[in-house]
Formats: sequence, C-alpha cells, structure tokens
Amino acid sequence: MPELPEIETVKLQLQKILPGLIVEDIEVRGTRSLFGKTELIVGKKVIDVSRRAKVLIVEFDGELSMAFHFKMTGQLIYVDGDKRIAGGHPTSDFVGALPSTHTKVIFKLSKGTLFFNDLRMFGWVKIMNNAQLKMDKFLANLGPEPFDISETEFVARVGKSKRPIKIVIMDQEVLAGVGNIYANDALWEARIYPGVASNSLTSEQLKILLEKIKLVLNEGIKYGGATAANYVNLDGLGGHYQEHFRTYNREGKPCLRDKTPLIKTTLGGRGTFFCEQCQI
DNA sequence: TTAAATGTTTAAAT
DNA sequence: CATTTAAACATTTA
Repeated sequence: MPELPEIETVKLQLQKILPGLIVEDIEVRGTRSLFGKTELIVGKKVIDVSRRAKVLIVEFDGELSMAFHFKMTGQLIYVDGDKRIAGGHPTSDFVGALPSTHTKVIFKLSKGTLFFNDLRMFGWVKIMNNAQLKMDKFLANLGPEPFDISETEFVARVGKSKRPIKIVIMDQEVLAGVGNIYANDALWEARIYPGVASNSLTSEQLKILLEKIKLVLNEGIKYGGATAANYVNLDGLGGHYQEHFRTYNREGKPCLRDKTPLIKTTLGGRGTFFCEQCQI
C-alpha cells in the first residue's frame, strides 16, 4: 500500500523508538524478501531512521544500513509487551498474533521485536553498508523528493515528456515518492486531466501541480497515511487519509467541486480517477 | 469466476 | 531511441 506519506508515517513513529536499540537476533522466514547478510547488523546499534522516496532506511553504527521497500503489501510492526506500532499495508496482522503466515523477517531487539510482513511478497529488505546503499540500483536512480525539488527543476524534469502527466509524476526516476492515490488526487486538485501529455502543460500549470502534489502528500502525512481497510478494527492503528480522498476509489461518486460523477479509466495499467468536467 | 489491488521491472510491440 | 502495453512477481478480497 505504501506511498510516501505512509512510509513517512512509519519513519516518524520508528524514529521515536529504534535509535539506541541493539539488534540481538534476526530470523528469516522468507528468503526471497531479503537481500544481504543479516549477520552484518546483529549486535549493531540503531543510529537513526530515515526515508528516501517510498524506501524506509534504518541506519546502524559501523556505516551499515537496512532498507525496506513495502511495494504493495509490506508492513512493519513493532511489538514491545502491550505496546504496538504498525505501519504499511493494513491487514489483520496489524492487530493479530505475530509472527503471522506473512511474516518474512523478525528482528529481535534489545527492547521489543520488529516484524516485517509482506503478503504478496513484492517488497524487499536490503542489508548493506552505506557505500553499497548509495550504489543501489533502485535508490541511485531515484529522482528528487517532491519537497526538495525547485519549481524550475520540476518544470524542466516533468514538463518535457510526451507521456501522460500522471505516468510522468509517478515515474520514480523523474520524481520520487508519488504513487497512484496521491497522483490521482494531486491532478484533481490542479484540475489537470491525467491523460494529457506532460509537455503540453504550461509552466504555470506545472507549478500549480507541484504545489498540489505537496499539498496532498502533506495531508497524507498529517492524517498518518491512508488505511484503506475497513474489514479490520485497527484500534487506533493506521492513518485516515482515506477519509479525505478526492478521487481515489470514488468512481461514480460526485466530484467534490461540481458534483459530476467521477470517471475511472486505466492509464499505464493503473486505476485512474478523474472528473471530466473540471479536469482538462 | 473475474477483476483489481497504495509498486516496480522486463519484454515485446509501436 | 522514445513510448506504450502487457505481463510478471504472489495473494487476497470484492
């Protein structure tokens, strides 16, 4: 599930807990989910937790790092006695017994335990030294963060493709961190039709789009991400951005501006929601 | 039964 | 070469 705001939410929560803790033991249940050697970080202390695009990074002493990509269904759950912090794809594992059938890696810490679960197994954990992390194929090719990029650079990078604007802003090598939910909502906010070629937009429109991308991402972070799972009582775990979706998952529902029923199409193989009345 | 799912990669087709 | 589309990864849910 996670997009930038969901990962940011996990980061903010784990930042308060992990620094200072030592990794005592690691149990790997899903070999396919893990890259690198677990022994590297056993006995090491967590220095900090950070984020790059949709990747969560745990930094250890000794110039070592562990990077998580949740893809569609990854989740991290920290358990310490009665205390539980859950982030990522919301499932009953948020509140159920752990480890679960979807648990791939278990980190026994000097205080508490961290579970990496991944139902569809698209996600990954990479353990490596900081030099290797810098060289990592995925991380090294990422575009700028939406909150760091200047208006000028955004216009230059995003506004030069013949591809549909929605595809371009979701291209992690052009701009990092924007996924399907926030791309749909940002385009609605900017009143831009998702299928329009990005190079046909004016720099004014592109500047507004950057502003709106930051707006919806910030709102996502403010609400603790989206937790589109109403089949499980999350007991306060998980975020609430889903209650503020402009377009995502709102096919046939009225546009929040002009009440026109929203349309759903497919663009680049992904569900695309928009208002044909006000997005041109 | 079929389609779709908050992501990314790859091969094949245009 | 740029772009687009489909399929693949694996599982669950509507």
